[in-house]
Amino acid sequence: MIDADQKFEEFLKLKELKYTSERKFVLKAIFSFHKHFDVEELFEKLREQGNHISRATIYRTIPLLLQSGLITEALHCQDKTSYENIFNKKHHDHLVCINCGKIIEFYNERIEKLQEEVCKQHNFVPIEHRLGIKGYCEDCYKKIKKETK
Amino acid sequence: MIDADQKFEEFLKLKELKYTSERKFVLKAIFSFHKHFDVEELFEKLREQGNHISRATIYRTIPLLLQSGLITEALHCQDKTSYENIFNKKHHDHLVCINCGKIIEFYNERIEKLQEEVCKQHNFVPIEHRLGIKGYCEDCYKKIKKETK
DNA sequence: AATGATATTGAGACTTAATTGCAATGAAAA
DNA sequence: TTTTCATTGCAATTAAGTCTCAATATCATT
Ligand SMILES: [Mn+2]
Ligand SMILES: [Mn+2]
Ligand SMILES: [Zn+2]
Ligand SMILES: [Zn+2]
Repeated sequence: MIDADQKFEEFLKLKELKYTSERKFVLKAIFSFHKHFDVEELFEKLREQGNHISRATIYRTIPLLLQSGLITEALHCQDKTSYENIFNKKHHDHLVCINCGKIIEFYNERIEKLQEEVCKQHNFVPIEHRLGIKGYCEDCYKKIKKETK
Repeated sequence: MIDADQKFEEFLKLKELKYTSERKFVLKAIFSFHKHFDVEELFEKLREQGNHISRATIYRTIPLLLQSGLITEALHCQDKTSYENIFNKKHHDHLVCINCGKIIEFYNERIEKLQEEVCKQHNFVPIEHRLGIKGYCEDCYKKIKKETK
């Protein structure tokens, strides 16, 4: 929490936008998640915290948080778009279990370097990337193997 | 075209589903695209080819084509979901220009191997993955550099 | 502290991708 | 052919996300 606030405020100042209490509350709510979240979950969290912020405001705040680098879009699971707080977090990619929904985060330096190489080969200037691997987590794979026996 | 038809027919037979003329036309239309396409484009292509297939049928056919491995979901660009014909095509990942929308396909054996390694380390059984790198293509980067001078 | 320019808000209407119910139709096994 | 059941088109429906607009809040300036 500490200075994500500050980072957001500076970002808004640069853009000549105002740091309203609604935006503060949205940021606070985001930092109380310890996993990916979607707009609906954020809306409910805000209500739990006693702040009734309209969906419209949430939808309008999200692009600002994305631009300021405080959150990132996570893998489109099913229908809804979900997000992830990345303030002061190291970049990582995801393994997603298609059976139970579990998400395992990983970081592989060599994959990252190879991506840079690929970009250079194509004279492409990367801004961001996303690597998502879907499959079965250990537990789910065991279960499924048993069932099909 | 040649035996994607056959593959689809076999898939449908296995599932005890029928190979209707509508499904044939949808498959044919998909094979006349040489790039990613979305449902609306598919609908229009079908009309061009003289086949009026309802959107509902298209939406119902797509999951079957996905399951049978004939197409795959491409990166969510903006709002609409788009798809890509992958019959008899080698797996590849994408560089997407956030300025002009150009898509560059690439394949990097070492990245693929490293992904497998990551999965093993987590006892994760991969089914599919997607790696998308967003950034600026050569042309767009040049343009933007000029403008900001 | 008061002013004023302008950004922001909430509510609900609106847009649009995707899904669904249903009666009519079609495929294909028997 | 007959019979069974999957499939189709249409229109109604759902739901994520956007937009409009009048009322309000922020903040630089006085
Ligand atoms: Mn990565
Ligand atoms: Mn790959
Ligand atoms: Zn699992
Ligand atoms: Zn470009």
